Amino acid sequence: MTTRKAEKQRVPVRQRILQSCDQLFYQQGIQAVGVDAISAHAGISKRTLYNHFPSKDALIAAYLARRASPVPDSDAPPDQQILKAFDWLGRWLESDGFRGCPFANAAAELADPAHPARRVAAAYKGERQAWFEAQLERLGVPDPGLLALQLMVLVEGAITTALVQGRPEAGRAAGEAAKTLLRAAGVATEPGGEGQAGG
Amino acid sequence: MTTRKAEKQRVPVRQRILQSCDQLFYQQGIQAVGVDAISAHAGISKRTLYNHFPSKDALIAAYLARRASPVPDSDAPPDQQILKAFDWLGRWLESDGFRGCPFANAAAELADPAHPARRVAAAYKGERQAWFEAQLERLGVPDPGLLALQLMVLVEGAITTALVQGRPEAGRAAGEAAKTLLRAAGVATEPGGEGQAGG
DNA sequence: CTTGATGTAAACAGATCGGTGTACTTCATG
DNA sequence: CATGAAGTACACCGATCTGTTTACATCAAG
Repeated sequence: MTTRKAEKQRVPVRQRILQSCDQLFYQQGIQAVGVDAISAHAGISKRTLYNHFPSKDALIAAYLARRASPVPDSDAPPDQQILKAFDWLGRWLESDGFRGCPFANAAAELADPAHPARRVAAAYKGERQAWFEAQLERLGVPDPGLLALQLMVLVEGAITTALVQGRPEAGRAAGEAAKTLLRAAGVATEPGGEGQAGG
Repeated sequence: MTTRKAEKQRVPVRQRILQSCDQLFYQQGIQAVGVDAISAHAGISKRTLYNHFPSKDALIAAYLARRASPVPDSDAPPDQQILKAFDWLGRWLESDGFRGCPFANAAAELADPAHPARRVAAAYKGERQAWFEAQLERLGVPDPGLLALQLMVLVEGAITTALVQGRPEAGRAAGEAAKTLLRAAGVATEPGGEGQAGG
């Protein structure tokens, strides 16, 4: 069953293809990258690519699905988890090679809302928002659904602002705004964590 | 000087071209629409199109420049102007044919940050943000620059969320968040529309 | 009538697109 | 050795892309 070929390249063809998609699609855009470029970058023939994926559309969907990393599952205090998420966001916006949110970019490029990649994008964003909402429920805020949506809006807006205006400091600004919203919802966001419901 | 031709089509070729760009680029995406489709939609020959615009890239930039409507100049109270902007945002997200922000979409599609259309997009967003900042200065908030950036983030995020997740209620949520941020900055956002600087 | 600007229709260039077909190689397994 | 799965190289398909060229039509102005 185990072939020697599979031993010699333990990170095999399919994954190499998706890695190439990741770099090319994200850096240059989905529509701007042809399948020839992908197969060339992956070091395989175009025929092999089409043996693993039935079409470019399926390839795009698989590329996004691979980017949809599972939401972190920590037992830290919910408010700290939320603020950590914004810290991570800020670092991402400032990092080299940042070119916006791959899911939002796909939604911008692929006009058809029924495109498989669009479904992947919408589902992923829904998961992230549900994660926010779960943390907020644990915090006992009055309207976790609304606040989760607002935090999601802050995240998306920071990404877009960093991309369009080239202002990565939007990440930090969004984090500050999140703190303000949490505080207004009754969550004590003191860095030390001592002042519970302070004020 | 006045030709009869110019009389019979007072809204002439160039504008018709840009109107066609507006519909096609926005609804289907920039890369997905070819110049043949544009000339056909405008009812002109491709040659005429290239007599008015030197290239498709220039056409894209002109399409965005036409979308960059001047910021409203009103003498209403600044806080009401800001909230009105979010009201308008919410109605836009719910409107038929909404397909995201044309400037953000262009930034997502055109990877080269030096593309003329990218410059138009960045400049326009900068103007909107400067408008926010001007209103906030009139309100005397402590850090108008930061708050303007945060309001901008809310706007962008609501647009992206409405597009990717199909949740136009993100507009209303962003408006509520804006109210919270303003209140936290010491601006009295009277709940009713009636009470003008009441109390 | 001639000129020049502006338009049209349509063919054309040269490249690239997504996707197939075909013939050949490699190699684990029967 | 034979088979079959999986890969390669590469030509090929029809369509479409941006942009150009050619030949012709319209019409105001000298």
